[in-house]
Amino acid sequence: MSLNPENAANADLGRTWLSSAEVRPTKQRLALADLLVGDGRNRHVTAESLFAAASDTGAKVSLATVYNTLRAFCDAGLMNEVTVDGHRSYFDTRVDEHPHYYWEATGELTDAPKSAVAFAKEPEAPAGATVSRVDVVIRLAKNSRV
Amino acid sequence: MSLNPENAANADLGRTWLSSAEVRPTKQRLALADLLVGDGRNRHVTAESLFAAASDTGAKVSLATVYNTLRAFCDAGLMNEVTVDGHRSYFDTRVDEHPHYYWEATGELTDAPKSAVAFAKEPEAPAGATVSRVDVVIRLAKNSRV
DNA sequence: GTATATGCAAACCGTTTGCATGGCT
DNA sequence: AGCCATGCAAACGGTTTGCATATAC
Repeated sequence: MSLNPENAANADLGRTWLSSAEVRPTKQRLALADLLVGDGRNRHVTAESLFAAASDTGAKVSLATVYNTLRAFCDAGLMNEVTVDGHRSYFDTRVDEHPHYYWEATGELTDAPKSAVAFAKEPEAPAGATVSRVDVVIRLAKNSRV
Repeated sequence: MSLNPENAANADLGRTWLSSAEVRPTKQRLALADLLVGDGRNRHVTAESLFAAASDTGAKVSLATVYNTLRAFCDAGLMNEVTVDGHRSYFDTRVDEHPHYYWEATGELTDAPKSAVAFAKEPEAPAGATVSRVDVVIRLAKNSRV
């Protein structure tokens, strides 16, 4: 599988991602970037989950650096912080505005398809203010079998 | 103004509110309830802001009790916890599902009029799951004068 | 060479909890 | 009387920070 040309390209996705935002590609940041965007798909992580994933691959990154790095990626516009749970921060590699599913049973956060939410009209701001973002979180309960 | 019959009624709003959920009306809970629903309007508070408000009125309540009480009110269905800011919990006296404004400049949370958000169709859950709640937070930036 | 990132441990902050005291029914 | 709420202070968990070292440019 390492011969698959797609994988060869993917190996550079993380580096490209970092350079697109002029973020210094250090060893740790490359390792984390690879975990985040290495396969071209979107990720939703917490600092702890990313730290665990990095440790699993043998990467040598401290938890504090994971926190600092996620902040840096957000500041650089590479990721978005999503607030759904008062005691944990989620970070999303997808930076456009889109709805989320929050699986209450597991605490997992995933993208909702755009089709899941349709506004009849754009949400309105009160006078003297402008909408900076609209967060939509669809909280999901496991189907209880009736 | 203390002669205003509405105020006389209001003095009991807190007590009525508590008894409607079978929550024991202790001195502290009555003081907090009065601050929360005493004027019949909806409130959005944090533990700290409610503690400060209580202290301002001379009420003798500890911060821990404010936390415990807000939890108790939520458990009793009197309030809802709203998550908009990863490092603070907001509590809302309005328990039906409705959108919120989050004023990024001040960290204030207020109700949005129902008319501010209109769905073309109800948000959808993926197969095998059911929607437990849909949180809509309209984040507001102060209008910059151009 | 200089600015910046990393790692560790300690600080931090909002929140929760254990336990003794006091209050509600 | 008995159960439950209160208060204090200590514990807690996620996150940030200070400082010395290491690395990118």
